[in-house]
Amino acid sequence: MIQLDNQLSERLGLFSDPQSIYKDINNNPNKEKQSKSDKYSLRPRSTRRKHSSDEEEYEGNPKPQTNNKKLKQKPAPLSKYRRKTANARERCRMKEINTAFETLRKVVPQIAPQQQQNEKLTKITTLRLAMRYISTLSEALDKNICQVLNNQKMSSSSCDDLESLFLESDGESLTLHSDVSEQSVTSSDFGVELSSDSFGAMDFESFSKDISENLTCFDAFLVNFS
DNA sequence: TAGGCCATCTGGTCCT
DNA sequence: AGGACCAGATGGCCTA
Repeated sequence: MIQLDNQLSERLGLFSDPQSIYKDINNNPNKEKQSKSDKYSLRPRSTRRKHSSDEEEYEGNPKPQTNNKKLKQKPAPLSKYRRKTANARERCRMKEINTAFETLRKVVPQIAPQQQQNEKLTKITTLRLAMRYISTLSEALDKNICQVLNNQKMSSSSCDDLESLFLESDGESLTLHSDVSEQSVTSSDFGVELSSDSFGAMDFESFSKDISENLTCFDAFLVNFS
């Protein structure tokens, strides 16, 4: 159980510096490796198209039109009216995406340096946090914790390895306990909204319930994207 | 002032 | 044909 405690904390970047996850999330290791040409490279389709047309030019002798396929004629630019409506649709589409991002921002735990807590998460950070959050929840599910504790029939004696696992709060932070836990986890780290009056000790059943509710929010987010 | 983030416009491509 | 989606270009705003 200590193991889980540690794993959760580690996953959430709470083991060392709480700011580290934030830094880590914003410093994608691949990002550095990404060359400028990668970052600003043409998308595959365009590249393909460009290369194929380049080849034709470089060769000096354009591909023989074996299939008698004529080069696609460049379509006429959209009329002013259609351009306007297309722009409007695009704005609408982007607005939907941003709404979905807002929903996601509310759901993902925000582990950020204090001064950045009030700042709006960027889109990329939101996505990265969400990915971490999902992995963390998945890991918890893998351990069957939520499943076991959601099972009303299960007696406390039948889950020996879980009976000492609970969340305790000092009013400000939650501590995930096994027998001993050095790591203190704030409720917001789990994206769990806790009512202040019920603080004291929180069993895992209600914790998992809260997680389920948050997962429902994720569903809503996904529906927004689908 | 450079760099990051964002909104918007735009043209290309795919799908219905 | 028209809409959806995507990515590049551009300009504005903000911060270190």
